[in-house]
Amino acid sequence: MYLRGVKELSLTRSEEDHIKAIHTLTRRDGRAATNAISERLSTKASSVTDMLKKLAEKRLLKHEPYYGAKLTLKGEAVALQLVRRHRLWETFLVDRLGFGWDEVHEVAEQMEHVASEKLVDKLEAYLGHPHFDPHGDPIPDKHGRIRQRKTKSLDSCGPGESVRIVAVSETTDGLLRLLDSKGLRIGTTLVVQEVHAFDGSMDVKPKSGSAFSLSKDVSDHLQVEPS
Amino acid sequence: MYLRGVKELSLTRSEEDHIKAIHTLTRRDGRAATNAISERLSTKASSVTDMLKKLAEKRLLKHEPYYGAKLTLKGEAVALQLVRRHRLWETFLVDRLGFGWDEVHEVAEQMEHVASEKLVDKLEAYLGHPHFDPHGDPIPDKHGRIRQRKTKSLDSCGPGESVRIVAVSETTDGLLRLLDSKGLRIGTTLVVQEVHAFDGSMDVKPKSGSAFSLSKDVSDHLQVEPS
DNA sequence: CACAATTATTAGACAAGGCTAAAAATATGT
DNA sequence: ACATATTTTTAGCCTTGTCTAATAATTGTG
Ligand SMILES: [Mn+2]
Ligand SMILES: [Mn+2]
Ligand SMILES: [Mn+2]
Ligand SMILES: [Mn+2]
Repeated sequence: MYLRGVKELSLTRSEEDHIKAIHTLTRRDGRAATNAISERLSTKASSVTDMLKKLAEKRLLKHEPYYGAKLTLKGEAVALQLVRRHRLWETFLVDRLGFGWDEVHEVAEQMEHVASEKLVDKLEAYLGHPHFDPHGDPIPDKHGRIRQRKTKSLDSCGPGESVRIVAVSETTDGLLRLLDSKGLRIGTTLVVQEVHAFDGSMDVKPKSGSAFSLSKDVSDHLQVEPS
Repeated sequence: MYLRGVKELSLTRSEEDHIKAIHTLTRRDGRAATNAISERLSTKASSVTDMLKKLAEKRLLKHEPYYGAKLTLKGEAVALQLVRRHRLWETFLVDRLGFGWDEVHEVAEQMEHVASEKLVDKLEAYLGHPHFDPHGDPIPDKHGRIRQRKTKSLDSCGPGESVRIVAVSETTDGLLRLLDSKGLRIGTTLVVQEVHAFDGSMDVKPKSGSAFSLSKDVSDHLQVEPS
């Protein structure tokens, strides 16, 4: 996935947010439904339809009315650029400015729209070319390439398994603060003790510390690797 | 000058740019003429008039038709906040990311609109609470207070005077690159050798190095302190 | 001090990006 | 398969920020 032909493009904040939403939804659900986009952007479905028409005109996506939108290569490149900027700024905010990982999303949502290729590249170098953001999400490189990992969600693990937390999906502030309160972060190693069939809750024990319980809602959103 | 009562305010980028332009022009010229504002923002005078009416409604300025605009205390507070953000980001770009001082204005012009008080305060702390930006301009503190200095412009100096460059006014890229090419920067110490009445040009000698000539256009824009 | 030049405002238009309400297309359940 | 529910689009309206052209006010000059 190369990002050529994107440099000269000038998009508004709203256009960029639509493209990013379509990208994210397509990754998650396999498609980007009009309602899903509008919900993500806190707008109405009719506004999204208008925007889809405009972005289709600009060849950033294909819009089959009633059948959803699909980014073109050019649109995908724009989306990856935005994801790159968002995650680099999040990394800056947490690693350098000392923000909590639950406090950075809204600010990064604004900073990702600052348009300057030089800025992004220098920021990346300043941060030491990180491959993952504070939530464990991969940071696309200058060419849009993403380091892939094979992870599974914690709730698919069984008793006895020893795993390391590598990412949090659905990074809502509430979930992140809950993890904070239990001392869980990226890199934490856990051993699964027991899984309760009744509610899907899971007892886990961190390497150092005593065991505690996690609801299925939580274990569902923790991505882990064997360790 | 306190910045209270500004936190809850939400302004668009265009509104903010108008307020900052009025602030800067008032400082420089004693007043903010409609045409001067429009030139600064690359818009038409009629657009500025519309905006002045709107900002007057919001109590950010007083607009006496045909007699110009004057920021209220609230407007002044917003302006100082913007100047603060602009100069802090410029400092970050130069000191941390390694940008040249002639490359940062455009990017800072975008970053100044990222709204987060926490971000600005943490950025300031991260940078070590700087009092001046890369061009020698003072950075307002959290409360809008500016460290005042008594400087004069280089072209008001006479033969024999030894001075230190503390700021560059009118920081256009061209001037900054010219200064770079002559090895002049903030902190450079110069001794005035001779002033030529014919064209106002001035021969100066840096502490280490041989003498050279500066046009009046240049010496005019260098702010210096005795040294 | 009159009148020409300059500066600023008003009037009317338009594009972008939102909205609500109504209509159309697709999906679902019996 | 058909009626109903859901999803999406269309139609029409509004606000913001911009423009051009026309008008009004102020300033500078002889
Ligand atoms: Mn955003
Ligand atoms: Mn993230
Ligand atoms: Mn700006
Ligand atoms: Mn500056």
